[in-house]
Amino acid sequence: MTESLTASQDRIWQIVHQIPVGKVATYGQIANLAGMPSHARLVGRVLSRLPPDTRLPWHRVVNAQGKITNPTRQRQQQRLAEEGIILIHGRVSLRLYGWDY
DNA sequence: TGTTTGACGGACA
DNA sequence: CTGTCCGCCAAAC
Repeated sequence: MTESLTASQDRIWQIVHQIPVGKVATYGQIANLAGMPSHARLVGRVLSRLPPDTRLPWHRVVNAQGKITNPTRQRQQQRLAEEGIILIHGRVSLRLYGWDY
């Protein structure tokens, strides 16, 4: 049974919305929590299509290496800094800031 | 209709 | 540590 893209998109939004302030989650983690293992790319694609004025905390999502792969990484880094999350050597420490669901 | 492209990730050298 | 390869799949060409 196939599932509509909007349905999975809704769940992805729902999960991202739950990431606590001051914490970060990985694309793969979001995919898993949304019930779609191995679909990290889908998460990235969905986030890339968010409207500019979205209220969703998309900046709290980084890749499995803790690196920012977002085209607007400057803005994402700024937003993370505002929450106390600093990048060391270009990456976020998942050990310190990783979201334990 | 076939191929390439990504806001990815894990395995491996 | 870096780089390569492969699985994944909707969207753009």
